[in-house]
Amino acid sequence: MATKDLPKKYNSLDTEKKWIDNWEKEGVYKYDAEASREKTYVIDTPPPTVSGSLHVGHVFSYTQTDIVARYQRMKGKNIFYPIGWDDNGLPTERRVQTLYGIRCNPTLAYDENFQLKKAKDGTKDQKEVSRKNFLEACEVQTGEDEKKYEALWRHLGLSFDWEQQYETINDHSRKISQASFLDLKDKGYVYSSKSPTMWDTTFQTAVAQAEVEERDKSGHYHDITFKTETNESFVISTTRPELLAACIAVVAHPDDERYQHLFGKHAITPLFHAKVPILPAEHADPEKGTGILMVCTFGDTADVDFWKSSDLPLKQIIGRSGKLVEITFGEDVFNSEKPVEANKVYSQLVGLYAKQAKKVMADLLAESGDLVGEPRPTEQIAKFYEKGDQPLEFISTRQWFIKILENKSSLIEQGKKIKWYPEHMYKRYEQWVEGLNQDWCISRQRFFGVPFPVWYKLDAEGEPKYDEPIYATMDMLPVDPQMDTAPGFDESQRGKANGFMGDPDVMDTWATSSVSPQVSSHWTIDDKRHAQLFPADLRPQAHEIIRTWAFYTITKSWMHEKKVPWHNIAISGWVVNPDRKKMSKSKGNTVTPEDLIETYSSDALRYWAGKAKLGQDTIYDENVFKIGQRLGTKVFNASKFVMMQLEDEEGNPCQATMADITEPLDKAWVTKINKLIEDSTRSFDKYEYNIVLSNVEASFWEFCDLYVELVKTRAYKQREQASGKSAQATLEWTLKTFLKLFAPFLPFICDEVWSWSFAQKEDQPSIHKAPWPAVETGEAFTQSSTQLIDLAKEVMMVARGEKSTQQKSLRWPVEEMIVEGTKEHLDSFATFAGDIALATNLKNNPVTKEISSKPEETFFNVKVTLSETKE
RNA sequence: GGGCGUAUAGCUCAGUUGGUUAGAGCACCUGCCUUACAAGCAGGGGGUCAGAAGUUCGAAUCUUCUUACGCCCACCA
Repeated sequence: MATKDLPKKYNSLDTEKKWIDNWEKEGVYKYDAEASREKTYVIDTPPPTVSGSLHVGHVFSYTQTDIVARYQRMKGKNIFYPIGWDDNGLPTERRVQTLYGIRCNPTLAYDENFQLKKAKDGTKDQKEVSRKNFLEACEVQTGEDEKKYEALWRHLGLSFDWEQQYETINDHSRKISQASFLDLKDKGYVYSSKSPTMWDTTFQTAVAQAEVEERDKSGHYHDITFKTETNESFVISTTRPELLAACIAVVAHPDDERYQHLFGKHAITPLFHAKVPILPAEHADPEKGTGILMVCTFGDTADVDFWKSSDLPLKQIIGRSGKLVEITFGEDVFNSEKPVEANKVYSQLVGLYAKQAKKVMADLLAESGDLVGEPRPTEQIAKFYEKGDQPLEFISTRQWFIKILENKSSLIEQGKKIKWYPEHMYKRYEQWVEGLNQDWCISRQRFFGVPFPVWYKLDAEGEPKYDEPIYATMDMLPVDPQMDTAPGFDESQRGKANGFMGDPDVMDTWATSSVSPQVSSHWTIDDKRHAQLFPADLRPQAHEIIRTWAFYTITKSWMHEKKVPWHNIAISGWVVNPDRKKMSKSKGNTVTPEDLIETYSSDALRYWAGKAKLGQDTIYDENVFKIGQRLGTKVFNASKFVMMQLEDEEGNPCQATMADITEPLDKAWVTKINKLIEDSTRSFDKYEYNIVLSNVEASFWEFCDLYVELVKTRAYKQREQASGKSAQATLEWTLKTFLKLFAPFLPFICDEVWSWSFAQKEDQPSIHKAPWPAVETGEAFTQSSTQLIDLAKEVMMVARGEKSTQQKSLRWPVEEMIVEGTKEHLDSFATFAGDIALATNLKNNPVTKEISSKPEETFFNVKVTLSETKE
């Protein structure tokens, strides 16, 4: 394309649209299944959670990965860069519940005529629908969201191979997840057990240690008088008086002098009159409260641990919904000296939520005189499910677990085999694994997830025989035990005595996410593909999910194949507010990524992401978008200008080649850019793309403001001579090199400029498939000293400075130029004196003065005198 | 309480293995229409490198301590 046909102004939106379509049409980012493993670069892309919208934080980290992918592609690698959508799991369920005003009731039958309608905002009414209807609604909603996500990713220029797209809930992902479960079962890493588990009462599901967070919570100490069977009394402090009915023991520290006389005796709980043992226990802290406390099933993990190591009964009074369940004192484990009274008291508590029961209990204790003084406020820390707003309870339920505690040291070893960027992020992994104290609970009592490929036989009473699970076989996957019949049974036997039932639970989302490399590699389905794609080269992810996603993925890869899932892991930082706290979604959503792209361009957003160091948090600052936007415009304008130098009056392209570069200044410039190429490649290989961008950016502005200014006249006016051809060849090569160096960061403007002439010349329609720039190895460029450039810069600065000081335009003529320096300096100067004369508009030949060398001083000195008139 | 990170110009950030006078962009000031670009160009002011001590001929950089902030973890009656 001749420069006269180029648009006057750069329009980023039009350009983006054009290239998004072109890339798709040309299949630029397609993965080649036939390439060898060595030639392939595999990225284990994080599937973003489908929860309505993406924010600037996503743009930030996904772009950083794309920059690496584009670099590797230009290095000649066959890129495997898939994208998945994490639509499986609780976030989707919650969204569907509020958006459509429906709730899943698995006991209902499927309603074929059910019409899905958006609910009015703020409505609390939720219609109950069958499991199948609910799951269909989830799929409709995630399908909508995924379309929006895809549009943004395409607009941002992420170079995914869209043919590799997947959802974590689709049949393929279910199949791999279930295969993973069965493989771990075969290898002995999976077990199910009924034991106290952290339980969220709102979502009514078990949760894993990794999904738990601690929050401050205000509570009250209640001092309650206990009596012993021999009528001695003592006072315990508790923040959970509502659990009094679940009290199984009273404990104090074994060395606590104050309570020695009580050990071995029994206490009688107030109001419920239950006889419980008084025992020594290490976890009782003499400094806290009164030093003696009640153990309930279950107030906290200390209670759980104590209960597990004792033979004491389980008194479960908190139900799955967080309400106090019906129990009868005098029956089963609920012993009482005065059952009638106890039941009378309990009848005022039953059916209440724990929080309500706490108040009622306090009142009852006050009434009976067992409460000492008023409850005292205290700040405590409570465990919460990260997505929940009620504290977790410990409830004894049957769950599936993966054995991680006994494998901690192996898992730490696996972590060490992976290269972490930045390196210190490994510490977080190590510390997390070392601190683990529970096996991984992978079952959830939810619906929109991957079901366990398991059924249970029912006995003559219709009770499930959990110790005799019926597992699906690999060839049956994926299965839904709620819909598919257990092997060896007939569907009519479902739920009947001596029949079967499907395992009602689904897997934790992470149980699927943790096989993301295997989902992509088609593990257990396509051995050839798996061998080509596993282990992956790179896992990009954020640091807060090292304990979940990274850890679980490493765990599963080790359990399945004794391999690491990837060789490198790159941890991105967060986008933070000026107060250095993580940018909240609500704030991020006030300006959507689409708005920002329209205002500043995709390349500008990518520039912002590319300037940030891996692992380092970045303050959200729209100024950086502006700078990126200006860089894009500059690339456009400068490229247009350089192209002009490479054409004759009719717009025919010049034919200068590298062999035409003969002028010393031009050779020095090529040498300088050679060094930039070298440095950039080295930094990129260490995932330090931000350094590359900074260096390339700085060099590019120097190219525009110094080198181009120096040689433009020569290139244009002496186009038929060797000196002109030398400048033209250098300009062309430099521009091409800059475009390639910028291409991973600014893919749109770079491909646009590339298409003007390089695409034809190089026979490569997209710069993103063009080879990464190589150092020019000709002797002319390796022997040249870049000092020439520094000297030229010095002279230009003096001339420009003088004009600026005298408030004259840069075209103002220079009457006289005196250059002082050593012989070496002057010889160097002579090689580009002609360019200087043209660039500074010098009227007379420069006057040179040789001075003898004094090694410890600088003696290159330039003086200019401006003309009196503009002529 | 334990671990990790960060602290450099008013703001956002570079600063490689210690090495001249610590850099860039934005903002600010003074000018300038120059074969593309005023979304540009030229010039300028602005820093006790969080603080203290140490190692060294030499420290923003290495060591120790302190302070502030952020993140992760820890049984939280």
